[in-house]
Amino acid sequence: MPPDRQTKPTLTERQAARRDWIVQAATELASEGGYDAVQMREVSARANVALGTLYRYFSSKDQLLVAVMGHWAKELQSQIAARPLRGETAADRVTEVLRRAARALQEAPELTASLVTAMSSMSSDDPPALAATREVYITVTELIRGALRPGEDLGDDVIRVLAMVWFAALFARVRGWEDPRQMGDDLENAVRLLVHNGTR
Amino acid sequence: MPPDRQTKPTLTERQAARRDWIVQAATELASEGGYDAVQMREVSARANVALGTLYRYFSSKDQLLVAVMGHWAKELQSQIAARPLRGETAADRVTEVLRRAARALQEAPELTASLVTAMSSMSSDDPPALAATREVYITVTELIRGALRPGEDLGDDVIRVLAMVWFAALFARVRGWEDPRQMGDDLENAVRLLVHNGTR
DNA sequence: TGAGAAATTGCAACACGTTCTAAATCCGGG
DNA sequence: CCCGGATTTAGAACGTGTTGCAATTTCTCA
Repeated sequence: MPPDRQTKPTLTERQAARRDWIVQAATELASEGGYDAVQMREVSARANVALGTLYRYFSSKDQLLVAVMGHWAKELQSQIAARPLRGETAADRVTEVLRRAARALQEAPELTASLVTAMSSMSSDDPPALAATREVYITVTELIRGALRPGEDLGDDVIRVLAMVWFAALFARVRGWEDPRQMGDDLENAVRLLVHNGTR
Repeated sequence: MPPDRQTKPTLTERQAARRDWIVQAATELASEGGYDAVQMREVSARANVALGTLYRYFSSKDQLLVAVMGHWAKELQSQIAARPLRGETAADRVTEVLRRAARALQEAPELTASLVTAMSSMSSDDPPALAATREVYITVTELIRGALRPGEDLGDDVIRVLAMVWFAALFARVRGWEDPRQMGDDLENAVRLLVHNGTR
């Protein structure tokens, strides 16, 4: 039985440590060489863990990378929330928040690309996969909402479209379809078109 | 040397035939069982072609599926252009065109999913891959432009955002992140927000 | 038509994600 | 402290994309 939620709410200390080593190793490999460099044998070696153990903790390479993404999303969110947004209009502030996120991702391009790839190629029919994508969607949504001041309020439909554009732009960026600048431009573009300067 | 453009503008008749068999076989397998069912050994067997030959014509599985997509995109485009759009406003007609495309894709869900998967996981650094993505982008763009009447004209920025939303919605749909209905709703939503009823 | 080049074939081999197995080790309850 | 079950380990093995290679067939063209 996997040492997961439910069955054993408390992981042994050594188990928690092992899990950390694994996620750490995967993060390093992804940062260094991208998705292809995250090889399960290599992860297990670097984490001082047997291959079988690795698969006990994470049922696939993509699940592993999604766990990495989980860590990362939280960090990104708090990092962005750390400094106040300085835009005057809602549009300015939403643009700003998306730009900051984009910049943070661009500082670890290989890692970002790995996570997007994992997210995109994860088997569509297993529940953890769906949960992970929803979590990312929620994070983006919260990021956008966090850019608004009390009283300003974008419709859910607008936020949804912004999140979709965000995804498409990020995807095109990491797949090499567009250059980094284009990503920023596309986001700004979308905000300009969707967030008529003074909220709505 | 690969029997490609430039080197030999005219493929032997037998070569053209072989290429067709291959694309045909891949299309069938993709339609039947999705991306995973398109196995190179199986494609080569069904096309009566050696594995090596298959790789001479298409340098990877994804390239092969992208070729399939090329065929398909053209067919889709002409199929949509076949019947006139009946909407009154520009927004109505753009929505209509996107809906038709979505419906056509939903009629061959496995094939669609295969092609999207191939497109998404294609190695980012080889030129044919980039060309293929651009072609798809152009097709979507033309589809949208085709929905407009003379005098109506959407800005390039609006069309670009619509194309991005289209991609995100399609992707979410085929990856099982959202159900088919959501895809239609998202597209309609975006059009409503971006194409203020009477053009601009 | 015949010779050399190119294409095709059949098959072995490799890489990496994933699964499986038997032995060694760890952990919590008596 | 010791036992029995769970966990971990090392490593073999499998599937599928991809590559390599020698033998054969097809094509080109003089």
